[in-house]
Amino acid sequence: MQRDTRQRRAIRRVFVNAGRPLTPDEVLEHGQRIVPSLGLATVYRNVKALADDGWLSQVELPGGGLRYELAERPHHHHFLCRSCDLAFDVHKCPDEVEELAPEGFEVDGHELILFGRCAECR
Amino acid sequence: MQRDTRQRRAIRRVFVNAGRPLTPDEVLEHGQRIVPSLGLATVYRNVKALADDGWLSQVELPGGGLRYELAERPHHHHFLCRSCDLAFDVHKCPDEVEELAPEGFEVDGHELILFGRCAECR
DNA sequence: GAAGAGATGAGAACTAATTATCATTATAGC
DNA sequence: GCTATAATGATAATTAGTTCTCATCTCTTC
Repeated sequence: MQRDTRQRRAIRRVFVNAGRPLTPDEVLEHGQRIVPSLGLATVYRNVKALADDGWLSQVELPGGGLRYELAERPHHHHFLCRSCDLAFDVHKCPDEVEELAPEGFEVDGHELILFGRCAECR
Repeated sequence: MQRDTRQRRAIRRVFVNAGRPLTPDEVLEHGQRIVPSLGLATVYRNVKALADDGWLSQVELPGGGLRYELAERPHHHHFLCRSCDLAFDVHKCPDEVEELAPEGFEVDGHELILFGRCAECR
């Protein structure tokens, strides 16, 4: 059976508090403030398990490396800061984007990414 | 000075003919139909040089690995086929997307990616 | 509180993408 | 055509991200 470890609780808390997509490295860094011994392999294992459980979902943004965010959230998009490289949520969405595809193409999803500098970095 | 080699001409021709973003592997594959001896290192070198010259631009889509496309083209977006993994151009753009950013964020660009199955794969 | 089994942590191993090395080839200018 | 040298191609090396290994630890159950 699956155990409820300090590490896994810490990782879940990190995502709930962050409210934005996190890379495994960011999860490690924030998680170590709760469980200092936390290791990177444990982050990868748990993040993968939580994604398999449907509690997290993968976010692929430019710049390489997967990020993860809480699943089961309302449709939204992302902002990627060119300065600090953090990803943020954008809660608005232009409607009818999926109509833009070329003739004959079948669209089943979309991702909109805004680039710029976040409030902190300006 | 910079030389005009068969390989470089072939690589340029591949991009002009493709009309969509290509990975280095795709460039290699298509380029070898023109210059069979073409090697992967040469593709990387030339693609990088052409991007430095401003003739190509980088496209980062989910799925890892950079793609390149002709620069100096009108604003457009991309469609990524989940089946064959090829990227295609989308020539329409929803206006005013950059207004969607959270308060205090400075937007200087955006990318819209549609996912689904291309005409060929359906 | 003991025992069994899943989870952890440190580092090694792996992977895919990209870049460097270097002997050989081919282009540009004479 | 000849020469100097930039470019090529095969392969090795590097890199960043991720996964594996295994001895040890710690939940859970009894």
